[in-house]
Amino acid sequence: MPKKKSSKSEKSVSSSPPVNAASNERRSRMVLRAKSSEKMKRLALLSRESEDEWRPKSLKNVKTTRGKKNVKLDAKMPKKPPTAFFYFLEDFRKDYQEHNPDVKSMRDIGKACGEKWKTMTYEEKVHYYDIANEKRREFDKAMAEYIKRKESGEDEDTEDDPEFE
DNA sequence: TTATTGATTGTTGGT
DNA sequence: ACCAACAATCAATAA
Repeated sequence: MPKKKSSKSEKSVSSSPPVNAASNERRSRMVLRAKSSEKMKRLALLSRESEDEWRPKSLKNVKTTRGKKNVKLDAKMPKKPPTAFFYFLEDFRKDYQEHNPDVKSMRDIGKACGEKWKTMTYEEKVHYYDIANEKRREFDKAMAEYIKRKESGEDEDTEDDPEFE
């Protein structure tokens, strides 16, 4: 529980965060790790079936896949996990709505959030980064299982379509 | 009524 | 090395 960072640690967050050697090293470690093993696995996967990865980006409209639950083929396909910023947004949004109940759209919140995000120190961000990293691992695991299942036989449960109004 | 857009940064795959 | 596109969310708007 690091506290009181009188000097420095104010900015210098993006390029070189000289907050603490330990923190800095930790960050480098996890980043490296992600680029070392995790990425490698992903690459191996890509070699085989990159197209079968997450939803095709060329799906003309990305939102179409989101709003509608069509495309039952990839219904179980794990989507990209939210980044640290998104997790921060989740928390920030609550607080923001309390202070600004008048604001309703996420756009305004996103602006305010982004601004604050840049002001946040690495230590505060590392918390969200950690969550994002863990989430990514889960995503990776889900992806492996998804592929395995797909290669296995891809069972299709006849799901009813309760789309009645 | 339904789908899409708009705004934020991070992550990641592709070229 | 750099680029592009997608990840959530909700209100508002277009068709």
